Amino acid sequence: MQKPVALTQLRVACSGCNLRELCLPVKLTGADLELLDELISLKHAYQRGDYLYRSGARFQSLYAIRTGFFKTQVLHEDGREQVTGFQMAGEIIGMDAISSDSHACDAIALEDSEVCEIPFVRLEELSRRLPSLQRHLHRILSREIVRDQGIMLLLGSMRAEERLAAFLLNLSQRFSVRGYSPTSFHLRMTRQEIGSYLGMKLETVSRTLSHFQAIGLISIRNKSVELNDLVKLQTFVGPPPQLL
Amino acid sequence: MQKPVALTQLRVACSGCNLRELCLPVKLTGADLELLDELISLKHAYQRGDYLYRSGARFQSLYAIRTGFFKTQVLHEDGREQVTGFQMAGEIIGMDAISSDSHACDAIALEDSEVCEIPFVRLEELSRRLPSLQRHLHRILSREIVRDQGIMLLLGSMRAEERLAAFLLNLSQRFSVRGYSPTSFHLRMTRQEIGSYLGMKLETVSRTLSHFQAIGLISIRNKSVELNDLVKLQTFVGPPPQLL
DNA sequence: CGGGGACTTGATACTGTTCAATTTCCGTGG
DNA sequence: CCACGGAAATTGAACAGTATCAAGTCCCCG
Repeated sequence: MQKPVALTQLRVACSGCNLRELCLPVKLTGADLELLDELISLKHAYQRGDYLYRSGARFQSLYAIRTGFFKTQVLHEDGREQVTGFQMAGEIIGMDAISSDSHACDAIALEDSEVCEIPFVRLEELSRRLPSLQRHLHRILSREIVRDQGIMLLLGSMRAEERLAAFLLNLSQRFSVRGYSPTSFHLRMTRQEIGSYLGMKLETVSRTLSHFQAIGLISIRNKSVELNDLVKLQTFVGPPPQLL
Repeated sequence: MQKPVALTQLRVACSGCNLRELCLPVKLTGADLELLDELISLKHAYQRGDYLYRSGARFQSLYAIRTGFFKTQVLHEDGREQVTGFQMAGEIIGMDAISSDSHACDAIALEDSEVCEIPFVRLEELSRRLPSLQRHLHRILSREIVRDQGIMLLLGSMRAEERLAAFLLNLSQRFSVRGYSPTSFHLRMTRQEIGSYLGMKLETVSRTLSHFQAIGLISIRNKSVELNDLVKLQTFVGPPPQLL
């Protein structure tokens, strides 16, 4: 009942759910582990194009992506839309809804996906009893804030080439962490969605990708990308051209 | 010891600290109220230009602004900077630091200011005991995420005029909530800081403000602004020009 | 195999940037 | 109190980077 569970065990216990984000750094006793397991026991499948939630919907749960790929977007009343993020396995989604008890954006599956639903009231209960879980939840919320600030930096002070290079490197890094190739992967989103996320038009995305290919930085055919030179790509996310 | 404290009382107890953000919606008993009072007992004064914290500094506390005005900014290694927000009395600052235990941005006073320091470990302790405080903390973190998404929308899909109109209306609304005039106020920040925040150059900020003035929307002289037509200003934050 | 959406590419238009010259404002010291 | 000097702001003109519009190709799904 009270014997501690090693991190590695916990990793196994939660790995079926791919909940790195929520579980890994938390050390638990057996009984608490059961509670946590129960907390994340609700699993759902979504097909490409399905909404995980819609803007305005009542907030009840966070969602941990087990497998698959999502985008989140906010809609302006005049019809403009802004993609606010692309989420992949192991990431937590839905945190924007806590503040007003209703979702502030749409979440849409970009490929067939599986998701764990985490009822927020129960997560709060449990995190009151488990300081390490509490701290971890706070870290996850804070990480989202930091991520958003990074995107503000990108949107506010980078040019198209830099934005796209940063975007590709970000995907590369996230695939790498999950055990996939950092240099060769499949874009799950359209040029238009990339453009919306990066604050540029789909034509500019396409042109810039073509340009990267022309100078040998990447190879791209449709949605398959190969990053030929991560280091040089990194230099694109740097100083403005004339100040080098 | 256990008698509940009415919301109005709590409002009084905390109003000296201007901590609307942290305190108001929380109902407490007398003993807990003392703890909360103690939690926010550390107060500091800052002069214009002072750093509240610097990027990279070890994280220990959140800060509640009692009076004054701050900006937060992230610095890119190549020297570019992005202002990520302007904070005024009653707002909480420093939440980006939770994720990595070190601050991810700089916070700088734009005028002489007073701040309550809130040791985060103790805030977590207390919020474990007080569900309503816990929920409120989560709301504050989430609100920051929603706010950032709004800025992403602004940076990613609005033109200069729209951004500036949205910015002025946002300030107007926040001043209004605090009991100041929504139509006449003083800009605490430079054109360059506005520009950094909105993703445009200071010259463009200046030109756009001049243009707003030329068409009678606003009156501006240096840092004093007067919004002559809130409704019309709102229409600027709307559809792209040709789609009206 | 047909059709529609996604993508690429080109030509042109336009928004916002860059560079530069003044002017205004404001804090400091005479 | 006023004069000075540097920062902030305004304004103009030329330029650059993206957007827009348009045509055509490719790909995937049914």
